[in-house]
Amino acid sequence: MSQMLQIHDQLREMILSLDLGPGERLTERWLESRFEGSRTPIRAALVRLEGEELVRRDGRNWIVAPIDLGELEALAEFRIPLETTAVRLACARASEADIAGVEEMLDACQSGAPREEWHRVGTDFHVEIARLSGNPFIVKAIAGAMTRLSRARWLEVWTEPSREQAWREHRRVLGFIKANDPEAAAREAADHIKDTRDRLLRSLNEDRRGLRARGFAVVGLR
Amino acid sequence: MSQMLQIHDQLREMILSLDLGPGERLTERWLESRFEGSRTPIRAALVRLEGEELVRRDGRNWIVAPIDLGELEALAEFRIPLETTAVRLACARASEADIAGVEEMLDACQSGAPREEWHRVGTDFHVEIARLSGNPFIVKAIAGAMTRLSRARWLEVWTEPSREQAWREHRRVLGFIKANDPEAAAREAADHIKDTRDRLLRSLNEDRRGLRARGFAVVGLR
DNA sequence: AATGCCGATTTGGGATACCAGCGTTGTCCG
DNA sequence: CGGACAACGCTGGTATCCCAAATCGGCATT
Repeated sequence: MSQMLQIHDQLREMILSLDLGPGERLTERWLESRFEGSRTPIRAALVRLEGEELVRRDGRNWIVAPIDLGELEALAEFRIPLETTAVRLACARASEADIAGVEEMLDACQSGAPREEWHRVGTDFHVEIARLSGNPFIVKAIAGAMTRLSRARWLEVWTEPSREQAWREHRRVLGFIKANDPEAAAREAADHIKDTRDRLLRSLNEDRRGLRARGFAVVGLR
Repeated sequence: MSQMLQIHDQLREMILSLDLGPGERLTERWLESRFEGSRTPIRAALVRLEGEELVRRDGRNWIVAPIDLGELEALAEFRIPLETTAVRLACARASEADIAGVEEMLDACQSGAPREEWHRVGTDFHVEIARLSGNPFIVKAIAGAMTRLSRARWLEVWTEPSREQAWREHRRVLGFIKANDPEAAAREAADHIKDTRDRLLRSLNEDRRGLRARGFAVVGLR
């Protein structure tokens, strides 16, 4: 694989895992030494990441995209029509095998699993459901939305019960798809998105202090 | 403005206006002489355009993204839930002034207007409506979808009546938003997207021969 | 005539050199 | 002691250079 893609993936991972703080400045020269490559592939990776809105320009400088908690509502508003459409289409189009694949993914994540695993599955579930719709535009839009949500979800204080509830909601959505009940699946998906949004906002609000302490600019959270 | 952005915009324009044929190969060296800049900013522009899917890699080479007419259905499927949501939100949120702005845009495009004008307004209308929703994610998604549609719309053989019908449908959508009737607006928007899709597909099918003659790979059109 | 092999040429990927602009810092003068 | 200004250093932007690999053509062989 080209060096540029390696750098892109590694940098992306560092950003999404909060190894690099939101808003942190990135100099091409620092990245140069960090990844032991020259500026050419690094700049390409940065331009690419800028397209994914994980990196941004601040004047002439590069910074890690800040987390704007104010967009959480808009994000849910965006996801609801798309994901309800996705599950309806999934009912019509997904094969038993496709559905079983998603089911396995959920099964593989048991209560003892590490935090990273829950985080990943919680994201991937939605993308995989979108994939069942067979519509590549829906898939890409959902994947982008989940990427945007990803870092905020790390900030959430996860309690065992809330994790369990999310897991149950995922199960229910998938169950209705399996039972070929598109309207119930759509209702369940919409409710799940709203529930998740509310849980996230509540948690972040309660933990503002903690966030600030960890150096995150809590912008736009009402 | 930086040279890279200039090159990006110019190249983008050349692609969207079909100055550069879909599938055509782009060599960095040709672009270098064409835009009288060095490869560095050109490569940045290409990476950027790759993110917008207007340019693509074919092995190690760069090519102008081919037009995949097979994605027209998926595109409509994607737009319907988003645009119906957009008009519903627009009813709730758009100010009189916002709506008047869109109305002016439609008014400015009279029957004598040049082809380019109709094309642009036909695209921008949907983006502006999305903007009335106040949801930036919806705006970006619709803008991306309309970009993807843009080149196929140049290939369409426009008849006066079909242009008139599209114009009337736009009017109707806007009228229902103005009358604050979200459900009627949503219905109208969905119908309009379907109508447009059908008109486009019918025209392209009838004109396959003409397309091939003009050198376009008519991939995936059933 | 078809085919396959080899080399010249061209391509993109990466590294590096150079430049212009901005900030910062440090100094000098009031 | 403070403020203004100048010099320096760091930044990203651009140009250029080198390299490996892929491509294309011509030639030899079958």
